[in-house]
Amino acid sequence: MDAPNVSTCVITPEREALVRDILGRIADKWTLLVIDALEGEDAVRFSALRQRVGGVSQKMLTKTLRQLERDGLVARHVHPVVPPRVEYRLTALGESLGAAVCSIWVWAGDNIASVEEARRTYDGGMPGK
Amino acid sequence: MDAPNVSTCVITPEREALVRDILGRIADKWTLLVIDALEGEDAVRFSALRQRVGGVSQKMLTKTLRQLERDGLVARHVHPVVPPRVEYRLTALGESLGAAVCSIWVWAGDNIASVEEARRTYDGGMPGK
DNA sequence: CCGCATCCTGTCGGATACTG
DNA sequence: CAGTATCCGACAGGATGCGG
Repeated sequence: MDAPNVSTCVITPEREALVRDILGRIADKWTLLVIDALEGEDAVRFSALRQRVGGVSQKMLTKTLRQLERDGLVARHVHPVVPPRVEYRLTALGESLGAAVCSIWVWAGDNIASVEEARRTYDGGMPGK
Repeated sequence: MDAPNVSTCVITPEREALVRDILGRIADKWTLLVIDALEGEDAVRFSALRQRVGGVSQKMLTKTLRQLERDGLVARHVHPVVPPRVEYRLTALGESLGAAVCSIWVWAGDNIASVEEARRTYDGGMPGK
């Protein structure tokens, strides 16, 4: 049973729940940054990844990577050497998500001015608070 | 030449911060659902919107709508009558975001099976927990 | 070097009661 | 009906220390 051609944005309750779940995950503050940091790279070590993302604690990076690994978006490869050497890379699935998310990036970049102006207008009209 | 100039998805530090901000907002559990509930409609009343989204508390719906209004994504129209009648509708900016977000929806719908299978595999390999 | 466990704090978000 | 205010539990997420 192949997925039918989804040219339009048709939302079913089932999908809504799943999308809600996935969306909640990709937006947990670090996931998208990690995906972005892995995009276009072959394999990135944990430390390098942490520097690349910037500002992420080791705890959250680990957690984020585990989730991504669980969802099949990132592959984790442990080199059995000492000191430990662990590398991460995007799977095909992960890259496809990165591509999909790219449209949001583009939208944001394209509409920064509009959003900021709307905020200024809104905040300006509410001086008291 | 440090970064290989990828054709479409070029990310600058400035944009990254902005996108981080916007992304954090569109993913705050309700925003996308609200946008989706408003998409294709002309004007929706508060109560109708609440039913349409489903499961959202009145507090969070109000908060979400205020943020969307502030960012210029949603227009709020108050009818000066009693009982109060407040209607919301997407602005052009809001609709454009909805269109951009659609690609994520499509991706999710298109990859539900892959993600779920990856999760089952991952969880299956970790029986203890 | 990588990752886990623990502690601690701020924020998110639901339930409820009240106002216009 | 629409919105605000308050209380409260749950959890995200940072800092630190240990272990392999």
